[in-house]
Amino acid sequence: MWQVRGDVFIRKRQRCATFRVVLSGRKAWHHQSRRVIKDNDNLPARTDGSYKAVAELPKNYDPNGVEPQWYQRWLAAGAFRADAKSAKPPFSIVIPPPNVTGMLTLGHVLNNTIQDILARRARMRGCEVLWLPGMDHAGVATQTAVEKWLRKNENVGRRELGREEFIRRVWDWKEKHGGIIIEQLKRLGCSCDWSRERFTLDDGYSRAVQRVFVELHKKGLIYRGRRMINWDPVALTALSDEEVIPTPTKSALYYVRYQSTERPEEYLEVATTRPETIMADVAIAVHPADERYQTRVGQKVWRPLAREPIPVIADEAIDPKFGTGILKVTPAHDQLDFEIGTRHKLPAIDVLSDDGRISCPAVPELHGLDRFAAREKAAEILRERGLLSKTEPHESNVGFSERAGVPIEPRLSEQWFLHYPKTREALRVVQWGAISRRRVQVVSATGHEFHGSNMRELRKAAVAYARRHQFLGSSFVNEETKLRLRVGRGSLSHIFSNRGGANIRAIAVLPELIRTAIWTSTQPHDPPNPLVKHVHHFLAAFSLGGELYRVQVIAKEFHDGTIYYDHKAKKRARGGKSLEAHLPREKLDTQPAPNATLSVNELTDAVNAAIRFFPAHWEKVYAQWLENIRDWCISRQVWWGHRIPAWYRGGEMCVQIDSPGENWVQDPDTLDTWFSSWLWAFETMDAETRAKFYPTSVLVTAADIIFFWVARMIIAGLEFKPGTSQRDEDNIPFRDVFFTGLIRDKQGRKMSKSLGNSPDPLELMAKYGADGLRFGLMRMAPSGQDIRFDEKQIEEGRNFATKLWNVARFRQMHGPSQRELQLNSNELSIYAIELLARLNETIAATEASYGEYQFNAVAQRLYDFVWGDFCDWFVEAGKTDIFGDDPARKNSALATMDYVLSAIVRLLHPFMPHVTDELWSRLGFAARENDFLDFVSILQPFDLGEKSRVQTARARVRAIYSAVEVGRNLRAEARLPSNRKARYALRADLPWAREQSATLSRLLNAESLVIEPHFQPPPGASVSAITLGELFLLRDESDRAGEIERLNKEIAKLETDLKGTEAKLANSAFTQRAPAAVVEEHQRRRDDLTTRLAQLRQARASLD
RNA sequence: GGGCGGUUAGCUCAGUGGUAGAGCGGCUGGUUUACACCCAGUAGGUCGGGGGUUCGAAACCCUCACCGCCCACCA
Repeated sequence: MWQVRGDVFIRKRQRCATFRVVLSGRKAWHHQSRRVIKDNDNLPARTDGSYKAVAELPKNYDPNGVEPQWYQRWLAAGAFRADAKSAKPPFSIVIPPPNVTGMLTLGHVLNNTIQDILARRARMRGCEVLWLPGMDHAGVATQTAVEKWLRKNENVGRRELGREEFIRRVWDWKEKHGGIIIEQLKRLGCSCDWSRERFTLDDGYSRAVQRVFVELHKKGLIYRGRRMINWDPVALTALSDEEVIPTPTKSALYYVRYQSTERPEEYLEVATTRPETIMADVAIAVHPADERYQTRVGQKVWRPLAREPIPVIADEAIDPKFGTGILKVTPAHDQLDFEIGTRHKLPAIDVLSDDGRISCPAVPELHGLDRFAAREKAAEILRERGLLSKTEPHESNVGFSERAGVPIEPRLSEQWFLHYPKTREALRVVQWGAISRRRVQVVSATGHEFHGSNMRELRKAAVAYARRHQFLGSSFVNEETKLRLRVGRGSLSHIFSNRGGANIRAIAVLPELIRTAIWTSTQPHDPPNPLVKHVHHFLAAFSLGGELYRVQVIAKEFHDGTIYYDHKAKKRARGGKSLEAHLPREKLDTQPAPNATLSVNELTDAVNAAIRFFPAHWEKVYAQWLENIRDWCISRQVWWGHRIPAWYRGGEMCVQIDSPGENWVQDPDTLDTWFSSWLWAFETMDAETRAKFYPTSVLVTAADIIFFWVARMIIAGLEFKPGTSQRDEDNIPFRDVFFTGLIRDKQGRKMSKSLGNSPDPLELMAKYGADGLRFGLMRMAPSGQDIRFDEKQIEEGRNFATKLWNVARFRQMHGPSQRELQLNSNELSIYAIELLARLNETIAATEASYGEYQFNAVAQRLYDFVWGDFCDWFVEAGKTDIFGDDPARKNSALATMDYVLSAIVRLLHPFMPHVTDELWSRLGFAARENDFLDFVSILQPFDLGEKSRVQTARARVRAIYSAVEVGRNLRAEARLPSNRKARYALRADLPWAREQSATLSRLLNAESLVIEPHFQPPPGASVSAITLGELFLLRDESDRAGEIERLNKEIAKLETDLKGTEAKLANSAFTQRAPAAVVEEHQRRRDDLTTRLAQLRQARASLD
């Protein structure tokens, strides 16, 4: 790749060698086994040899060696097996079954990594976990694959073999070639219970599908009906919709004149692209509101070919703007026409044969012609008769056959249909389903509390209470509610997380209906604004002056106790669009809306709006589907490509599982793929398993199959009631549905085989390890949004695993880890306190993100903590103690490392199961053989003791770290190479800082560090003003001009900041209306800037 | 046509009302007793345009533009 341009030379220095190769002007460093000699240097000599109990960490982490080993160990120990008899709380997922013919794609990696994370995390939380794997035969895909294989190996087709034999071959094929993807999932580390693996062609499963078919037929829900199918006139087979490629095609629009039967001088003109099907016309149609033709409706016209009178009808489906606004109705050869024909009870006349030729003896000129030749001919005939007024070019989408590459022919065929059961219920329950099973509590303004396990129960109780008491709440916010506000804790994510808990407060009950507000507050984690203690979200809907408002209020509670509100009110207009409406703050803060009402539906709305991970638009999407709902065509003529067999047309039909006897032939139709998949969530489980694990905890899938699969599984659950009770909540197959995004390439295109833009995950794993791939992908995968794939991100995942490995290695070099993980909080250094406090924050933040299924946030947070807080800062600062000669300090630093490493490894385990288990075991944390992290509980926050002490320590560490950053910057500005020791001085009157000078020196790579209250800098020193005081870099050579320029720049920046801050403080609107804490913060900022500015100006003046 | 989502640094993306962030890439310096798959520093952004609400908007509302997805239609 790179041209070697320069010389290769070797430098030897100290105890390691480095190759430096100059490549096309870039530098590349090839590292040669550094420190081979040194590996044991720092291990304390132990006479008892105890350190050997912990195997030394190899210098390089080799995921390809380590990962498969761990997978084998997990399998051998049965770690993934789900025990239906277990007393632990259940957690279950059914895998969206990949096609048996499939290969692992990045989409699978994303999807299954998420499931694995959820499963492993649930195990760590003490759940009995069932992750049920399996594969789908997916009809066409498998058929095609097996057919190809048969052609190649035995040179037979499926028709020759017959159905029974062919199905046997499918099994053969599956045993030999299918299910590669399962092995690939294992490579990824998926913790499925493989002993329960299912296949949708399994005997039991297929029988269940048949049973369901028979059952629904008996109920009258499955029936036979005519429907348009996609016919390929060359391949002579029906095609599934996926095999039809809509292609923009240039054609002509023929304007054909239909003569009125009553007034022969009058014609109605029809624009059509298919004049060759005129013989099959059974009517012409106009829009009922089309004034041009209103008088014509009910009259008759002459069909121009195969001349017969046909009616003029009116139908809403006609687009008056297209062509002449008149449509010829040809039910046998067009989907829309078929529907119109059905509505108007018109017959269907078929004038096309199987192979796409005209079959119409009544018009001998066209009979037997190919459809395209017939089109020309028909136009010609019409022109001769003066019935073709004009033609014009036209472009439209024509469906082309994927197989033969010719336009498909829509044609009528008998198909099996399912009238959807339980659709309405599904919509209703899905709304509640999103929030069911979480413990919720409603509190009235009088303090009356309602308890219930789901919103529906609560609603009932609340409504009953409201009716009984005619109670009017005093205000949205009053003393009482403020009080509750402090009681209520936990963000929405917590409410809806698995942990549950009584976190919702619905307040206030009104006459007639209820007015509801939902309070919640975020944890005080990671606040964008450090002054804010909690952020409270408040959702409500109410009516005011006859208008319905929906309000979202965001209230911030500051540390000083003040609460500040932010709110918007939204009026829902009739058209479904929203209009903006603002309420004066006072109305919400201090006065109740006089006639506020909230219907039960709005309560649902408000709650649903709050469920962010379960997309709020789900309802709308689902409602949209409901509008378009039709009966489900469950058969597809794809297996054999036959037309309707003669036996069916006049014969007897018997729907049952087993053949009634000798003279019966099985219907050759195959069922729609989804017809077997909709039972997946429960037919894969036996009765005992179902009792324990159904409904499942979560379904992880891409959003594109909501209609095909997710919605149908819900309907199946409601219809067949596999749950433990008859209640809907116990039968909807999953509690949460998490929609992943689609993975696209860097240009934003969908991954596809034809574009060749889909990287092979196995290659990625070979390059970066399964853990690297998993972590890299999760870190860039925002929930529900499409992901642009970039291999760089995977590389980062690998780098992160290596980083983790190396910091563990560093720890291990200083002796074995403590197994007990006991930390004495009184002996902790301030750096340890800061680190442990950050760890606590990280635990809280990741918990919160998990609750919202924000895996990218979890990954990013852990990445930052490990790399930044732990490696870059704590370990570097801790080296003072670790390399120092005070054994107590050293032990404390190492113990802190142990504690935090063990926490990190646990926190990361769901994302990177292999490397974490490897470290857990290698570092000696594992108590015994097979002590897998899957079954180790996640660490609780560390109790750091007295709050003020912690705050002081943290403030000091932050001051030190920022001093380090400033000092390093001074060094770089002074062009002092980072490996050269530098001399620093700090002008500050801070005795505690002196105690930290060793660490400060180390982090600054200082030769010397003077800390004095009245330090007088020698000439040539450069200076920067920081919170601690003034930091000087002492230099031998003075660069006055450079220093002046640098100071000018820094002064200018501070001046700008100060100006902005002062302007704000001078604004009386700000000081009066902004919360006190914010104002105070600005004042502090102003003071700090003023001080630093003065110091810098003085330094600047001394240079003149 | 209906619905939904997106637009923040060169790239991939975080950021739910209080001083614009990360990683990669760029540039500078670097083997510093874990890590060159690394370390330190640094440049780079009128947060798609316009309007509104607010003391304060990348964030909330409206609107326009562009990109994308789903559903329907394409005579």
